[in-house]
Amino acid sequence: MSSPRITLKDLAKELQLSPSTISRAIAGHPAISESTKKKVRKKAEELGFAPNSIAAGFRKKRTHSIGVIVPKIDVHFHSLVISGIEDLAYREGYNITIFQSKDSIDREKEIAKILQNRLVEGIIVCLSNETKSYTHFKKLVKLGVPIIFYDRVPTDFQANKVVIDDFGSAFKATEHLIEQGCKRIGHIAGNQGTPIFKHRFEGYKAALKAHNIPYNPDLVLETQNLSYEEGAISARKLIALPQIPDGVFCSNDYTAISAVQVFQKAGFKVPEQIAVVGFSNYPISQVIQPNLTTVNDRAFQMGEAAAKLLIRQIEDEDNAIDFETITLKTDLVIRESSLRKK
Amino acid sequence: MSSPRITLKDLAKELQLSPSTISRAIAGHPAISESTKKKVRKKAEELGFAPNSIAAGFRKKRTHSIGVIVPKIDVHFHSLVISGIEDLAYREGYNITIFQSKDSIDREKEIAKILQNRLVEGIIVCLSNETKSYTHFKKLVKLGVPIIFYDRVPTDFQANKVVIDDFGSAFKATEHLIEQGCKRIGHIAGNQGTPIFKHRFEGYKAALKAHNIPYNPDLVLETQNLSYEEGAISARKLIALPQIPDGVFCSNDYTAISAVQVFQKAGFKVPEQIAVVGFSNYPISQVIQPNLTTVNDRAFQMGEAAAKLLIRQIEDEDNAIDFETITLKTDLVIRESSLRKK
DNA sequence: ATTATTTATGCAAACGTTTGCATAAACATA
DNA sequence: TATGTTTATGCAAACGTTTGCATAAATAAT
Repeated sequence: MSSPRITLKDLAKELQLSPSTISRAIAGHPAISESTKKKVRKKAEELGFAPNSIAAGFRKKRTHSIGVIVPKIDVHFHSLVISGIEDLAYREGYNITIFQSKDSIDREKEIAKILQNRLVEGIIVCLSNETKSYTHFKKLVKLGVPIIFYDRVPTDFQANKVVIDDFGSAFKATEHLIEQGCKRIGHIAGNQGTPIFKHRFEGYKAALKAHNIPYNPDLVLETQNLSYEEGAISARKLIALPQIPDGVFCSNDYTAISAVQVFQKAGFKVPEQIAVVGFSNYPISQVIQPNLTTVNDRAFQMGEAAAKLLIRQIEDEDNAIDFETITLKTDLVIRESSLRKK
Repeated sequence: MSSPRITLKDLAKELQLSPSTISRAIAGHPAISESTKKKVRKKAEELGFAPNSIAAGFRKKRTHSIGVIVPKIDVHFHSLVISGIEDLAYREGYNITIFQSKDSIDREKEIAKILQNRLVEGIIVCLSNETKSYTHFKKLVKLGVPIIFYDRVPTDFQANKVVIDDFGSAFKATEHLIEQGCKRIGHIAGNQGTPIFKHRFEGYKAALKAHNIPYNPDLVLETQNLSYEEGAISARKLIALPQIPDGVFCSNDYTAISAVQVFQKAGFKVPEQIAVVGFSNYPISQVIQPNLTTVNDRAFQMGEAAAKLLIRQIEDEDNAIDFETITLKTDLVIRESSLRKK
């Protein structure tokens, strides 16, 4: 039922030409006359010739393929980043091969090993949260495979990185609460072993300091993974304090939303009594009542930037670049959950 | 800085053996003695040899790669399906290359063309909503590339499909509302040009009929793409009717949620006055207040099933299977938005 | 008409594996 | 000792392209 594949040679035989001529004709080489080009294209169409890009890639040592390793595809942030990567890569003639580390260092290592085998010309990675050492990636770098890290990036290791300004974003978010008149601002924090969450915490503290608000550790609650449930637990702790906060900055939208709900159920008005700001601008933030003020972390742009940087490095002949770090702008999306209108 | 790649030949020269022996030693061929195997493996490790799987794939005519075409990666349903595909494919030694059609038939055709070139051994597709003809896929089938369609599948075209029972799911959802005491049940429907949404509508009607509830077209509102905004508009229309419904079945969760919010804002109690059921079990359905009753559409399992089916066809030597359709079970996740207790 | 230049095509090697077949060495059998 | 069998390795071709170089034919310059 499936007819055998047509190759260059078949075409050549059919047209009484050499394979090289066919190859060049199809590639549009200038040394081939228009008349033969036309003939070749016609016959190719007729026989349903599809060039074997594996063979071509093998010969030219190119795959036009880039590898992407994410912790989990179905986390909205990552799927948005992937979307950005795919979009740019597609425009540039690359395709993307995706792997999930499932936040397992072992799986990440396995994947790195698979990726050594010339399948891809470059790699984009968001580290698993178990990753502490980077030898599996260093090996790849040594083989000449460019790597771009995004979001969760290695700290003590020179590399290409695309990140957002977590510190600055948290600073802006906290400052916004201050400007809305908040005096006692709480923080629901992510795992402080993860740099990005630490930076957000630092940004929060810096904003308080800049506005002469004393830092009160009782108002800060660290969570393991910023889950919806942990958000609720933290929120309940906050309203159990002798002096409850009048504003809360949360390190992601899930905890922010569950905090809002806990506050509302306990009879507090959001934002009038407690103003809340989240982080990431998840779709849900526009659906929840009141709509959530949050930091737009530009996931799609992050993917685009990572892909652009990677492709530049792949195609950079003389390999002049050493390492590059791109920090993306974020913006605070002000919605109802924090706005105590003037 | 990047050392040149080590090849089989390099290893062979280094060890005074032939490339074939090296190849077999690494592959664990039984005809090679343990002692040489050990030597080869040691040297390979030492020189950092990474087999060129492109060359191997070229020689063996295998890529162990499967192509996936989705409308948009960042739609949660699709990212979950992809996650299921990746998970199963990874276990079976395949990697996945992802393309977004962006719901554009032209882009879908372009992608199909790219995929002809032996990059992938099989393809998993969710059709763009512009797709009406399937010639671009038929060409691939003729070349012997197995294709599995999921969710949005071709109608008038023999093919492998993985779907859920939209009709039955909608029937169950509507029946549930009836069991909760609803007498006037509305339906916010998806674009009736898309089979899955039509089936859901049919299921809704069938459930009414089965319970001797007259079908009332005034209670059914068709939307273009089941957006949050369209949900709100439809919900407002429903409560503007002379006789408002006491239950609504929505073809997705977004419209269900915005309907709930419109009803609440208008002073109706959910579920007491109007019970609401959605479709898809998006994460948001567990967050919204009241939690949303919805149909779990098993996106992850759909991905797994599609990948499993595809790999079976790829590896099926004698190509005995013609076409196969898998229909996955769904279940109704009953939560607060429809539950008028016991 | 001879030589130089341009234009269009072909030859053959190469990319790094895998694999059927041949073969040499070691061992077992008669 | 001669023959048969097993074990371990090598040879060489093949997979389908691409590409530097050579070459033949056609055209231009002398």
